Amino acid sequence: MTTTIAPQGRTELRRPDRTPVRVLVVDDEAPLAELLSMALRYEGWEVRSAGDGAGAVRAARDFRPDAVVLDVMLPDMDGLSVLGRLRREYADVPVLFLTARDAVEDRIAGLTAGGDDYVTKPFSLEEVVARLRGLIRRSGSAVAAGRSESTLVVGDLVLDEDSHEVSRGGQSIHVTATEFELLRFLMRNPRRVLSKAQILDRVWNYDFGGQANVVELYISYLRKKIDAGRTPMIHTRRGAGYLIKPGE
Amino acid sequence: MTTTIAPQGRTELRRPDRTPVRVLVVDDEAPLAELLSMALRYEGWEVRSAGDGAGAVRAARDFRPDAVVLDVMLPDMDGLSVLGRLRREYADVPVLFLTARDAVEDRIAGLTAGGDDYVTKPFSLEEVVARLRGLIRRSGSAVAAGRSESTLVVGDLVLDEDSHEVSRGGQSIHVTATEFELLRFLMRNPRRVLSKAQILDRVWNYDFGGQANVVELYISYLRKKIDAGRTPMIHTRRGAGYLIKPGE
DNA sequence: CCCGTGTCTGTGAATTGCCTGAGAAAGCTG
DNA sequence: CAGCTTTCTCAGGCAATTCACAGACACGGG
Repeated sequence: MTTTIAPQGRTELRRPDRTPVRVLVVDDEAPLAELLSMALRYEGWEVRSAGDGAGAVRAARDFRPDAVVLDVMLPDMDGLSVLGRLRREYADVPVLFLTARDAVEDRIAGLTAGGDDYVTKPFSLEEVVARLRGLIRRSGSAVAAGRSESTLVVGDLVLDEDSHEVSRGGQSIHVTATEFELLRFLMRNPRRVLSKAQILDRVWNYDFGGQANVVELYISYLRKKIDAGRTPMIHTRRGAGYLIKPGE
Repeated sequence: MTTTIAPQGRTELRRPDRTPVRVLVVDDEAPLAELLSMALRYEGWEVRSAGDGAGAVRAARDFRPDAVVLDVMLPDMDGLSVLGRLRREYADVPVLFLTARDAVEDRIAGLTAGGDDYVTKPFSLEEVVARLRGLIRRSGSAVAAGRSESTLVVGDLVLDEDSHEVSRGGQSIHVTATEFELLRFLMRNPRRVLSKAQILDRVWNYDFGGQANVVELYISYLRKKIDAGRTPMIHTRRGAGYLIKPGE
């Protein structure tokens, strides 16, 4: 039997005429840096990566990134020193920190005051991409991180990536964090079948080791909230995956 | 092992003016690599193959493929290391992973996140070709893998490979996963007789051991769905096979 | 016009894939 | 720390799908 899984797609095209957004990834865990780079390239961004603080500073110098993804735990110097050096010569670049969940929240909190942001490890790729997009959009250094709006619209369904608000037909709907990310991923790929594996890859944390049927479960949750009563927008393609599209 | 065989024409002449799409196949099971290579050449692509990771990296260097088909289980290094090396010197090449069905959960996690894709063994050739086509189309490195749209059209029959939707004369038609693949194969070869053996080879998994009359059965299913009432588009050539063409 | 081979299709059984309720565990909030 | 929310596992149940089988049918050569 053939498992049919949909090809993967991106929502928007890739600003073919503009110089691409440049992102520097700084993390000493190679596989993680690799994973991030792949995901960010897929967003149409140009990516360079460095494995330590010294390398980061060097790379920043000639790469001149529009944003930096920075692990706060690095072998040679800690993230804060790296940040200091980056800022010294390159004041405005927005930074997305990667930090362990239990790590000193306060220090990070202070840092993000400047308009930077952070995500805790383990993260989901959707999360990182979304935050980065927000940072770049707000920094304005590169005019667009692929889209100018922070709102996704499919039919009468609206999702605001900034406020995390969802509404259908004007009526506000409460969704949990996971539901939100799943819905965002679906809405960024409207009318495109997304396989359970793809969804798992993007929406769940990279170290998630659970059952693939969480996806089914959350689809079920979303349907109860989004499609309840109304014309269904979330559709199952048996043997292939799920897709969202406006009701007729 | 590195085999090079000249690209081979077929169906419509693919991009006669352009340099052909180049695909690198990496698999240590020789018969499988052979099967794949043949199928891909048949698509009009230029194929090279390698049997291990080292060979893959070497081949990539001078062959500069537009896409790579990569078995995640290789004798010398695992697929991830190969991927790493390929990416290091050749960042944007899209990769289609081949993986055992049950290995999906752990090893593949994260791989498809970057826009790559995968199929599980045993696969159908139709599946592999379709995925590869999608990857190449989206990567944009080679502008066209034969077509720019994700939609196949024959007469008033339309099949969308992204949404997995089929419609005739504007009326939407539900098809199952197998029906979808069969129809896709027919529509990709309009007005051309396809033998039952060919269909079995392309649409069913390569290890399918069943009765050859499943093809007849599924043709029958498709006819009920797409030809019902209307001018028939699926025709039988007794003793030869089937073909699809627009009604008069 | 008849027969044989090749094709079509109804029936039904086994399998697979999906949905969802119940509840355990972990996280948050006040 | 108690109570509420959220995430996730597990397992039962249902429905769609796949496929084998076998008899009916149709085409075309003689």
